[in-house]
Amino acid sequence: MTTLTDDVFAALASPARRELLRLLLDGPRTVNDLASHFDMRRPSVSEHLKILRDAGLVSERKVGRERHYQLEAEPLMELQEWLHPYERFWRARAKALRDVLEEM
Amino acid sequence: MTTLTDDVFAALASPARRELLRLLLDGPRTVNDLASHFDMRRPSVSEHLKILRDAGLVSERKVGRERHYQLEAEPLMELQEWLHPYERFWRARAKALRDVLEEM
DNA sequence: AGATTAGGTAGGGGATCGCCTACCTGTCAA
DNA sequence: TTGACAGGTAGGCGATCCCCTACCTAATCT
Repeated sequence: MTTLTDDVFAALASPARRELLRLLLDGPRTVNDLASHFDMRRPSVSEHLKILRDAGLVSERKVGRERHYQLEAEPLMELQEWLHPYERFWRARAKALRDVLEEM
Repeated sequence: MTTLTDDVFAALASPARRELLRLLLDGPRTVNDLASHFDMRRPSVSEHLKILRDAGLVSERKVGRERHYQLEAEPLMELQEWLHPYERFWRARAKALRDVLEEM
């Protein structure tokens, strides 16, 4: 049980890293498999994966000479918790919109 | 109605900017008021506010010679929607934990 | 054993970030 | 009207980011 850190927000700031997470929604993948979806070289993908790993967003498992990367959703769960205090703001907004529509 | 953009993730990547959002949970504040909570100079706070404004996370209202900054939660709502596809991952994790505990 | 493949690491270079000081405009108060 | 105050903008500078190529180890295949 950790707490949401700067690493997670920093990791999510890169479009390439968010795309990596999206690809991992379908299940574990190797580095080459992941890299094939990008216009960048494999070492750059490796570096992005390291940043995701350090943020706890992915884990790796060695399988022969491959590394299988897997999504770890816990930091994203903590991100959802981070959002909670802000919920009432968009709920208030939604309510105001409903009220306007009801008067039409 | 916009869509979640890189700007939002980039804006949230800075601890100072997340702290600004947190301060705005209590309601609108002026730049000087906000700046008083930081170890940085006011122009730097202004720059952070510009980034938050460009990301749609805050809005400003001119009141005399002051600018009142206000939280705009819509991009955060879109962030919550972005999280949805990942939810099943931490739910699966929670379920596995429950199953283990039930066997104890 | 030697060649090939998966993938991490080192080091470099250009772009961007985050802070600063200096300066500017617009508003209020004496 | 003149001085003080709120706050945005310009420009600079060091740190970090993101990509690259070159290189290395470990595992597999022939």
